Amino acid sequence: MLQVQFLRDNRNEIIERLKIKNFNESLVINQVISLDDKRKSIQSESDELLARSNTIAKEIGILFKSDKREEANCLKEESLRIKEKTKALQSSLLEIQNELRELLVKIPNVPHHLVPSGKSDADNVIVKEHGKIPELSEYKKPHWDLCSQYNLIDFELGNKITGAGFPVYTNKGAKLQRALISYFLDKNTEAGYIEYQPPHLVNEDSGFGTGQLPDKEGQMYHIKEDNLYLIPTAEVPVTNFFRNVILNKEDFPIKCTAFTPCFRREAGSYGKDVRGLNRLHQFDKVEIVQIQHPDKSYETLNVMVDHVSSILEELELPYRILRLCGGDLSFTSALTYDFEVYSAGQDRWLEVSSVSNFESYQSNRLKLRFKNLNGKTQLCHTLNGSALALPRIFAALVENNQTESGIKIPKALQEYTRFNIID
RNA sequence: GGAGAGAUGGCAGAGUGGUCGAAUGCGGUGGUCUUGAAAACCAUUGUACAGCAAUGUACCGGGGGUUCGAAUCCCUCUCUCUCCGCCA
Repeated sequence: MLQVQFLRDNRNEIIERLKIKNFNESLVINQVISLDDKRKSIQSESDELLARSNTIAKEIGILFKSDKREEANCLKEESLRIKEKTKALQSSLLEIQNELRELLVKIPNVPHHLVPSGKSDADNVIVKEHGKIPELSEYKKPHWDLCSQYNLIDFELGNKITGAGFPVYTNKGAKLQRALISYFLDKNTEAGYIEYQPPHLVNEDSGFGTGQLPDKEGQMYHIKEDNLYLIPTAEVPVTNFFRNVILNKEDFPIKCTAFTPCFRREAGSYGKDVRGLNRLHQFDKVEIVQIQHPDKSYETLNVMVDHVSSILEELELPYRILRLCGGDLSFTSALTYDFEVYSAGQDRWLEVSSVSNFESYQSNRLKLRFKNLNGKTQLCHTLNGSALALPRIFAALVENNQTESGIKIPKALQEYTRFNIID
C-alpha cells in the first residue's frame, strides 16, 4: 500500500512509472487524493465540534458541583445537538476511510527505475548467466523418471493420501531433501541471518500485512473454522513478526531465515509445467527476509542476490538471473530478480528463487516503522528472497547429475547427505 | 471438551463516572556530580490524524451501547492465562 502523502508529492511521476507495470488507471490516484482532501476537511470539522463538546462536558461537571442546575441543563442541550452532528460526520468519515483503503489497496507498488517495460516473462532481462549447461547422453531422463527409478519420490502415494501436487519423498530422496534444508539454513545463518521456525498457519491480519489478502485470497488454503490460512511462503509469518513495530535505527539490518513448507492452491494452473516437481501444492522452501533502512535497501538487494548466487555456485548448478519486467513483476514488488537453474533432463530453466525489494509497500500495511534522525517515525523497507526453494533444486540436481552409474551428489552437499551417489 | 480469571503506556502495575493520556516502580534518553564508572539527584520519555505553529482530536484488547461526560457502567466478539479432562 502506498502512502497518500507519497502519491500527493509525486503524482505525475507515479502515474508514469506505474504504466511500466501496465497499470493505467491514473483516475484511481486522483480519486485517492480528492477523497483524502475530503477526509481532512471532515475530520477537522468533527475535531472542532468534539473539542467544543469536551469543554462543555467539563463545564457541566463544574456547574453541577456548584449546584447551578439550570445553566448545566442549557449546556446539555447544546451538547446533544453537537453529538448528533458529530455522529453524522464520524460515520461519513468512516465511509470515506474505507473507500480510501479500498482504492489504495488497488494501486500496485511503484516499479524501480531499473525495471524494464514488458508484458510477460518473455520480456524479462537476463542480467547474468553462470555455469555450463551439462552435456548428457541421449538417454537422459527427466526427474520424475529418475525419481521412480531410484525410489526417491512416490507421486502416486501422494495422490492416494492427499491429491496431485503432494509428493511423498522416500529413501535417499527424503534424505537429500533434509540435507538441502540443513545446508541452506547453514548457509544463511553463516551469512548472519537469524534462524526461525514460524507457525505454518497465519491469521487474517498477517495475510493482509504482506499483501496476500485481499487480492490473492484464492491462492491460499483457508481453514474456515478458525479463520486461519496455510502459509504460501515463510515470508508471511516472518515479515509479520514486525507488524506494528517501531525499530531504532541501530536495529538495522534485521535478517531472518526460516524453513517452512509452503502451501499454494495454484488455482488455474494447468499444462505440462506441472509435471513432477515443477509445480506443487505443498513444497519446502528456505526463505530469507531483511528489514532495512530505506537508504540501504537496494544495496541490500544486491547482497541478497550475491548470496543466492553463491549457494547455486556451490551446488554447481548452471543458473541465470533475470530482472523482471513490469508485466511480470508482482503487485507488491518494486524490483525483483528471479533465479533460474537449468534442468538438463527436461532441457528447461526452472525458477528457484525470487529476490525482491518491496520498499515501504509492505511496511505501510504492516505499520513497520523506525525512528529517523529527527525522531520522526518513518516506514522501513522490507526485502525477501528464496534461499532456496527445494523441489526445483532437487529436480535440477537429480537431472543434471545423472550418470549411467547413478546420480552424483555435489561435493558441498555430501557432508549433509553422507552419501555421494544415488544408485 | 468442562470450570474459572484476565486483557491499561517498552515492561511491571494502580486506577469503578468529571481536573485520567492515565499514579507509582523499572527501563530508555539528556543533564548535574565524578579522573572515569557506579550510585544519587534533576529533567525528559506512547502512537496516529489535522495545523507553519500554538494547539486540537482520537486511542486503556476489537466492535457497539448508556451518559452532558466512560479506562471506569452495559452488550458482544477476539485473545491470553489457571485448574480439570483428553493427548503429541
